[in-house]
Amino acid sequence: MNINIGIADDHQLFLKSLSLLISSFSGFNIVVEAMNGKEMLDKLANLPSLPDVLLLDVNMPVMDGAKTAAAVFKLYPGVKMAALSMKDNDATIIEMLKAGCCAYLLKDIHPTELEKSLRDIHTTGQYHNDAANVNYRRLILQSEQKQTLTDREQEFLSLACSDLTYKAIAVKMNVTERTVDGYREILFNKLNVQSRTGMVLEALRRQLVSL
Amino acid sequence: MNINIGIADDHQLFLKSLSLLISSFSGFNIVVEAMNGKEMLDKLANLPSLPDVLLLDVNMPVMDGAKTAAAVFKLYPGVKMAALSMKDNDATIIEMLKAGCCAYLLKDIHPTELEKSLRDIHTTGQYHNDAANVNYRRLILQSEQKQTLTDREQEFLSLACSDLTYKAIAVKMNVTERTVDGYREILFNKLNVQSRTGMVLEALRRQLVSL
DNA sequence: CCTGATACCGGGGTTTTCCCCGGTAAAGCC
DNA sequence: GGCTTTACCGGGGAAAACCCCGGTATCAGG
Repeated sequence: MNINIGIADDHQLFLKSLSLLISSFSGFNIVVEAMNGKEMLDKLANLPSLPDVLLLDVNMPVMDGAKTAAAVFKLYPGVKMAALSMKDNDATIIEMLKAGCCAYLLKDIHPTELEKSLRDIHTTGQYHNDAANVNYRRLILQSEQKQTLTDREQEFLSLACSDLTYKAIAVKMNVTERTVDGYREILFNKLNVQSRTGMVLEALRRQLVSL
Repeated sequence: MNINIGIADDHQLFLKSLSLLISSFSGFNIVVEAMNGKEMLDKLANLPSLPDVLLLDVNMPVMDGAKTAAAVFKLYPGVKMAALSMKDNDATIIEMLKAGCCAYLLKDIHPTELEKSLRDIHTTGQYHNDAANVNYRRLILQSEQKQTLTDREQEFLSLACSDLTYKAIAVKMNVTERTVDGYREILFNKLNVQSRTGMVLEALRRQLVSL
């Protein structure tokens, strides 16, 4: 019995290459390819039979990996999914896992390891690789206590992502420097950093602000 | 007569997949694969015959695309090269072309287009795709007057994009704090900013560093 | 030989950032 | 009424970042 695979990745060259690679593994078929999440959902809806495992790129235009995974999980809970990404970023890993992915694979994984992981996911429904071998419980836990920012905190964060001093930010927000210092402290805690530079970088990674 | 291809890309999965894909084109052989520029140079030195065309990823650890292209061009001027990248960034395109690449290909190119481009490069020594169809003259011109960073400055900039203090950066770079302070001053001038936060943001915008 | 570019360093200063202590007031919720 | 959350504030002090003055050594090229 063959294992049917679906792949979504916005880089056509990678998509086609990977497709060919997986086809070359014995017992694997590629049944669907898509350049983004939306395309994948459309194609799944018109497929005679669902794939066993979906490989989803994390970063895609139109509909990204997390949104796609969540949608697929809701519509077709039987379909197993693996996230595929370049970077092993904590926040992204938990996001994908919470969206229903069984594994988080890095794009520099070796082909034989990929084959093994696909088999593991198909048969046991799970797979553990290095990047994923972080303490999941800790990650999920820290994501539970969801760090939502208040309006003022968000406003401060946006202003902090600039060449402005805190004093200038205080003027812009119509508060005293001490108050801005308070927001700084809150954000340092929420983002788990200890410098303004770190805060800016973390805010960009979590996409709380954009360049 | 077959066309012999060499590929360098740090993402193993992509490297192997692409290798398989190109092998499947009729008349193409993959003669060398490498995970970074240094590895590629080492392997080229020990090869019985040189490849006809090299595909070089722009972003690689140890030795990046531009450095590799320049080195290959110097050692083996007969070898044609194509840059391979995710983003079509003006600065990167000119850098690669000036380093001796015949073409700049995006990773979302279609496989048949890749095949065509490889043939074109092999026979005519050039190829024009969309991303490269920008006004070269304008690009080159603007690069002439462009601030280029030295290796140490680039190194400092990368380290500055973190939670590290300048003192810690000095230790990592094996220099005194005063020296790091000098790099900071140079970068502030080149990027036209007046705070570390501004420097980090500007570096990200100019894609001198990545998140 | 001289110039320019690069890498490196000493010592001084001011401003900003970071990190504590403490506090008030208002709005919403059971 | 308590309880929580949010917004706001004063003051002080240590560390980091920022901004000057000056310097040496090397290496490549006209």
